[in-house]
Amino acid sequence: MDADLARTLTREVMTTADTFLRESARLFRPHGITAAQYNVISVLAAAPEGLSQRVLGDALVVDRSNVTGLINRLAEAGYVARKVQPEDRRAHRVVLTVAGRRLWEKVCPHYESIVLQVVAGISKKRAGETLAVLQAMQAHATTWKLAKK
Amino acid sequence: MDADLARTLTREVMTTADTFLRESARLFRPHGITAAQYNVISVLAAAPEGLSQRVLGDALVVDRSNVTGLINRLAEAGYVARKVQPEDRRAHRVVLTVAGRRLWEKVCPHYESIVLQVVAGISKKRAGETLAVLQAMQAHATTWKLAKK
DNA sequence: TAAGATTGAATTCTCAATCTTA
DNA sequence: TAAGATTGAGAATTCAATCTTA
Repeated sequence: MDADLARTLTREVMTTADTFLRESARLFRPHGITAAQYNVISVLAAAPEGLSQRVLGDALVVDRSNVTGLINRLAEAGYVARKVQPEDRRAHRVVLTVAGRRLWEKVCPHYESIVLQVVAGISKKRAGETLAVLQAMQAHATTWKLAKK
Repeated sequence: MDADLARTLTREVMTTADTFLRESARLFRPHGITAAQYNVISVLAAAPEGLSQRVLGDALVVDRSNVTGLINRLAEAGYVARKVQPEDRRAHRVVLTVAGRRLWEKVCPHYESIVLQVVAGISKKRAGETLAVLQAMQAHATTWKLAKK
């Protein structure tokens, strides 16, 4: 692939993610949460027994130190809670509160709906091919090396 | 397309962009700049006559208020400068300084190299198809509507 | 009135250093 | 020593409000 197409492809991946995030904020704002916060709630909704902040951070692809503040604000809003683990008192288990689950049940269908609208008209085959391309890019992104020069 | 595939596709676009941004920071850090700052420098490098902050903001897909701080830090580092426009004294023209261009000439080849490494093994045809999918997603992302409920 | 830019407050994010527990 | 979590500083981001010039 030539350098021009390569640049265009990587840039387009980033602007697409940016555009989607920016627009999805329109959905979340009326509910008083940000996209990052919805992300946390949505991951926790699939883990009724709760998750450690370490695991949560990995699932979200954010820095470990970042999870602390995110959870702080969500806990302050009453959507999540930290439970102490008797078996390992270093690790906090983060769980969704009743209010958090209620919020998720309200927002999730709307989110699903706009996700479907965004991919409208893209065939299953095309989607699969695109997925493969994206996964290849991710694999390469973590292993690039600087030229010796 | 089913909802599962739709969710996976949108999520993968976002994690790919995130991974790429995160890894590219490894390249920029030794030079004392961030990915956002390199982005500005790279856009300015292609516009020798300079750009208004408005146009710059649009090219970068960032908020207008954001450009101010970004330019402030780059100006403080000596890589860009604001020129007053006699014909419209509201608009500042932002130009790359000599030091800014020198930095760009040093970093750009490395950046090009890792972009090529990231897309290694992806055929021209696949890249084109992926581009089309991403552009469709962007077009739809700005026009979604909430269901009437 | 409108457009370009700026400011201030709040959130998010990364990094490095630190604290507590294992 | 190592692992989970936290803290503080700096950078980036968004929004709403403001300032200046057109």
